[in-house]
Amino acid sequence: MFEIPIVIDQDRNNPIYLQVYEAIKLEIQAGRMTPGTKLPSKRKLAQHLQISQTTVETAYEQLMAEGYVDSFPRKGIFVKELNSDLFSVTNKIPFRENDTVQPQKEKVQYDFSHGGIALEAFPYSIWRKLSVQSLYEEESSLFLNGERNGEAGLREELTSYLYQSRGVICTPNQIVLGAGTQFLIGLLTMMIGKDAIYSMEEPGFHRTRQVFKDQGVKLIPILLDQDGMDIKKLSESKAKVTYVTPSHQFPIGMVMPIKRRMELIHWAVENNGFIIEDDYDGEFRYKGKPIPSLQGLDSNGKVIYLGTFSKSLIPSIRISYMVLPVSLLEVYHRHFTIYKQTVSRIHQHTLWHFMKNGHWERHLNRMRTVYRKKQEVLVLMIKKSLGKRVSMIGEEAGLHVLLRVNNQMTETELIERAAKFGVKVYPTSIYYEEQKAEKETVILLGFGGLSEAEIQEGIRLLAKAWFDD
Amino acid sequence: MFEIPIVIDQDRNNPIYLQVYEAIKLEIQAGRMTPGTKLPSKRKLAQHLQISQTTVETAYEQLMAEGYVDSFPRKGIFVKELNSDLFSVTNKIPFRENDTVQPQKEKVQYDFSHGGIALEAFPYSIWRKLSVQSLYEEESSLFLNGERNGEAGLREELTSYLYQSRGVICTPNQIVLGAGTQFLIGLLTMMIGKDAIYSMEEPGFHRTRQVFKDQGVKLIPILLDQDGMDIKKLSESKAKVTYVTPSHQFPIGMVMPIKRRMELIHWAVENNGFIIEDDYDGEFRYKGKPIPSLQGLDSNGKVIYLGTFSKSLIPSIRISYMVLPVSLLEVYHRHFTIYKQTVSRIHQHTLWHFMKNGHWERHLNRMRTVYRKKQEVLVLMIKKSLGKRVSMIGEEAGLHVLLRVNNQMTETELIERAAKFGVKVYPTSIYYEEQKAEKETVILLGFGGLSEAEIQEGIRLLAKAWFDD
DNA sequence: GGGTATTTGTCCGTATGTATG
DNA sequence: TCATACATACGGACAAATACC
Repeated sequence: MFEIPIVIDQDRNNPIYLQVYEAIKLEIQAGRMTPGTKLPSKRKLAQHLQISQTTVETAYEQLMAEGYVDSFPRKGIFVKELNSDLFSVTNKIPFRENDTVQPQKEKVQYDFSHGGIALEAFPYSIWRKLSVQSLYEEESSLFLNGERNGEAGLREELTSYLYQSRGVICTPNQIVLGAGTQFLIGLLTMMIGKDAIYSMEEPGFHRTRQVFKDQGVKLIPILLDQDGMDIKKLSESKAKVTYVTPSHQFPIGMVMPIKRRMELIHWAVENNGFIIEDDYDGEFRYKGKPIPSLQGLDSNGKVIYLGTFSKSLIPSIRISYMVLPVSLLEVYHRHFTIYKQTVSRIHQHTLWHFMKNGHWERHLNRMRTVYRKKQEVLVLMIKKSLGKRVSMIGEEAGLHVLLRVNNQMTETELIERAAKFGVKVYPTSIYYEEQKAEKETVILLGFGGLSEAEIQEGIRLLAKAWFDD
Repeated sequence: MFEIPIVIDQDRNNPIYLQVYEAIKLEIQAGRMTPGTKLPSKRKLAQHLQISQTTVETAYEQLMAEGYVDSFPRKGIFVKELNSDLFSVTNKIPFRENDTVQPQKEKVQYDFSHGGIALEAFPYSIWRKLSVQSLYEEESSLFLNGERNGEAGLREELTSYLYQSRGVICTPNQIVLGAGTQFLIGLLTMMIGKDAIYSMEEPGFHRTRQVFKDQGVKLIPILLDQDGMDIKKLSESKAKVTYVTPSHQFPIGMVMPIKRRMELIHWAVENNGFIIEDDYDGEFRYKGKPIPSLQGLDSNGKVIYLGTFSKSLIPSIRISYMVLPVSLLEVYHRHFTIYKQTVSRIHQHTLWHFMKNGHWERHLNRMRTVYRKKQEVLVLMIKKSLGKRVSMIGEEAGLHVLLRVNNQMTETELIERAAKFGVKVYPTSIYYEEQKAEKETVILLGFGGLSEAEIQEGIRLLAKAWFDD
């Protein structure tokens, strides 16, 4: 009668009812229990296995819910026609990865990546708590699709934060959330149109440049002068749209002065164009007076503001946002409502509570202090260890600085020599669309992901790598 | 000495240390405690407020971390130079929503939306548990950016699932995760190129059609015959790429027979084209033999398989995926590495564990049963209440059926009449690119989000709305 | 001017209530 | 019901700076 080979394993992590369920399921799948076969009654099986009736019942219920068996009251439980959706019951993973082997990486001890952020300061426990809370709250509704531009509550919090801290003036309605700046830029090119001529800073963030190109739009590089984008060259380019990073130019690091900002806005008004202001790390500034965002300076609806939580909170939850001017907002609501929100609703909810309870403000303040300290250490160590042999660029804000190295080495040489000492530093040449003739040897050092001690040791090693012979 | 007006409120949900912190922060921000002012010592303040030293200590630590005060061991704690990053201390939300008022919606009691899914069957507690676990595990690493095509573990699980359940043959390497099918299609057009001619089923999913158009590609509608896409028309169109839903055509609901599938693949080989197979609800089939996915039939690398967890698990975590043929994989790895992963890493991790522990298989089986039952009820009720006055289309699979209504009413009339009875049903005409001359009155009924009782009542009301006069 | 008591921030161990399994 | 983990809160020990005599 009970020929089902069920062996109960009294392991805490493997509930008994699941063991029974699995055993029977396997029998059915393997064809050893054919359709129509009567299962042992709950009582009998329970007695046989020396477990509770209810346990067997739960197992049978599971099998029923999944369509393996059918219950006929006062008759018994019978195996159903095999669920034809499952082809084979061969065990797992038919194909193994046969990738080309990853090239052996050099051992990196100190990675001065500009993408690194200070994870040690992330309020794990609070975030966890709020996450769990979000999973509980509004169980049913939270798992449905939400508003396509993002959760209303989060957008409200964001509005007031952007106003107070970044000088961005908008209503919650103007905010559109998205899974990453790249995605949002994609949306933007659709909204503005792909026939328009686009332009961006030269040098500028290479990934952004690629995104524009992949969208199939014409993109003109506009050279920078010491204050940022050259307005004259911009005007000559006939571009309608331009992409800038005024708070902390990437990669140079300069902060666009107010005068240039006004000129840029003037350009947009004159040419009926758009300015895409990417404020990728505008939260972190160390010197000088606060400079309002371009968006806040502009009263003509010509600026699209882009922001992200990837740098200031954590990258892996993937929350970015843009603030649309009213003219584009109309286009968005008329033609782009088909696009579903790409950010997890649960994360949005968590972030909303995080902001609402003041954790965000606290976290930002803390991060400012953390980065300010790291930056102080970095600048101090560079002065001490490298001294006059290098010059620093863009140390007023952000999470990276540039080093112009005066030792006749090429960029590649500098990077490779550093790598030999376990220090990873980054080139700046890749940020140029058009290769410059005179190759300045400028190296990028991000410090967000390193501890103060690591920064000190890293710079010490750099001095060895570059100047000790 | 302690002129800080701190009033401790013994409320459980408002920790004392935060109250102290907030009070002092306010004093500093308001300028009532000028830089250099010495804060009361922990002991004194603790005694004064009748709380513990450590509580004051935690508050002070908070203030320190955020840069409001500086501590000098054994001397005291002093207010720092005001953080110039904060513009104003004006209280919150500068602008209020002034949206146009939402039009008053009719009261919908029974919504036969095709987007609805059975949330009552979602294993909330397991998902919550695994989520929390994911938040704990690998704390540091999980918050960084992950692999750009998705977490390796999840892709492996997905590979074996796709093989066993959908007949898709691939390696984990071929899988690319993304926040929604729309985003993935965007990526695809970039990879295939925007100069190629695209085509899709007519009728077909209107959102997908819009995505293609927004990407700026030429899109030709290919009319369906009773077996699906008309291959002759496809050949004539000179298209290079075609988008189909062979498992359960949207919206018609037919399952593409094996013969047509072979013909379609043949077309792709002959024309060196690509087939985009959107398997949006392929998990749910109720009748007939299992038909392997197009991807599994094709040994020439011409099929791109699209899948999603939005229908089968929950929409709000936003996890979709595509399986790239090897030729596109190369393009992806060469040119599209700049695109960061758009799906939350934490959710990926959670889903990975969900699948690894067998929850996914169990959940899917359960969902099949749930939907099969709902579908049975729906079909039964339609036959009983509406009888011969309607005919059903596409009831073999998926989460919706079509109703051809023979009572001379137009589509709009049918929808409006239903709405008066609190029943929301959906048009099918919007899925046609080119409006047909003879307007068939075909109505779409999704049943995923309704309970069996709601389905019964909904159909009963539909009969009243459409045929009782 | 030198010794001592006091005050101070820091560090550590521990208790309580709550959530979760 | 018991065990665990966590945030919050408490009390005391320690060492150095300061105040007082």
